Amino acid sequence: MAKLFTLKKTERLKSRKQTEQLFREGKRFTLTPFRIYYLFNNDKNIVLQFGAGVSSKIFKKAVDRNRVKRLIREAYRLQKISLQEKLAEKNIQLNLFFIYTGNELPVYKEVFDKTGKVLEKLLLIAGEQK
RNA sequence: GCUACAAGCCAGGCUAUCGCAUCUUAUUAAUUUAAGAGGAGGAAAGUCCGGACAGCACAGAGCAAUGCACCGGUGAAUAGCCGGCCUCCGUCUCGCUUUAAGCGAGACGGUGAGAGAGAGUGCCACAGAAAAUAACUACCUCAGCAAUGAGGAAAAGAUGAAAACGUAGGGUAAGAGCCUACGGCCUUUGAUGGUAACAUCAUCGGCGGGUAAACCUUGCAUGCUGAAAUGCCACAUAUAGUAUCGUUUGAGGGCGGCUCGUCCGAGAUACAGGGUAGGCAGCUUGAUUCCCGCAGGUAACUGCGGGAACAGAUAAAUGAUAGCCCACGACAGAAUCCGGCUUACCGGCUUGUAGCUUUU
Repeated sequence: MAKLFTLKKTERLKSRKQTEQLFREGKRFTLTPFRIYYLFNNDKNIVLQFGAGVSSKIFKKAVDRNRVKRLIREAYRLQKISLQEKLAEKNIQLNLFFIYTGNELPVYKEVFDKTGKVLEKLLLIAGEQK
């Protein structure tokens, strides 16, 4: 039985090429502190790949950027399972990128709630896919 | 015990749950699974200096450019560090003259981009007659009844950050280092001491300011690029097209920039278009850091012996949540690696120095 709350290298969006493709061709929506980019594709083995980013213009200190990215990653790690299962069920793949657009350092609880809502929305979108 | 200063060290802790990258050992068809180990800083920051390392270059000359600028040491090296010299400032002590105050000597602390203003050019706010080869007032001579004019003259005057060596005497129409004595400063030469900067003494010549963090002059030094360096492997391809120039009548390129010179030399440039951007090495143990002992040195630092410690990501790990404790947690996140400098910063600990207080 594989562990549920993992977030390994393979589950992260790593390739520069894939990321550029995601920003170029992917769809997006905004949910207050986040802007989400997502793109469905069919040619990978990994079901769900994820990345997170923060603008260095908003957060000038590297410490703060790291903090935000870690919070997003943590919230995502704990809540992504249902989306992952749905995608596996439908046999489709999804690339996903979070960008934090808020101006102030977030609290964990807020990030957790919002990430949950984002994932719910993505679950709906995934449900409509064939 | 408290306060101030200086130097050094530390930079919340523990537990639970979930998680991340690396390495090791097992295990597996398989980075599959399991266990274990260690996993950001004193500044990791600014990128301001200096190196290591790598690639390219490694005939040369001139010019330009940049950097540095008292001396010695240290070190791989520096604009760092240590020690010294000098300038200026402050405090204290002593001596002399003495109303105040001033002068000299010494000690301590600080300060200085500390070569050259006697090569040239420029600049010096305000005030002031005048800010550099100075005549406004006052002074002297001459002309004139006078007003005033011509000339001499830097001794006196308000200003200013700075005013044309100081005092005394001679000298003169009045004056002036114009002359003399003493003193001050700069410079030449010599002697002595010191590795040297420099100091002391003698001596020649001189005394019309400051500014080189203004240009500049002098001396010395200096290849460029910077881990997105660079090497290898894999994958993919287009030795295609158009235009211009060119193959000994030499396109173009290298030699840090320019000029010359020199070497290579058959392709070069532009337009439009296509492919790749994955892995491994570099990559972390090194001029390393800390502790102890011995030795050398005023010190920075060095040598020898012993011990301990040291992350390695690559869309980028080192985390999240909860609870408890306390001094209630600042500045802040490695990206090739070191040595410095600078800047940011809540608090704690240790040592030393000074002052105050308490007790014996």
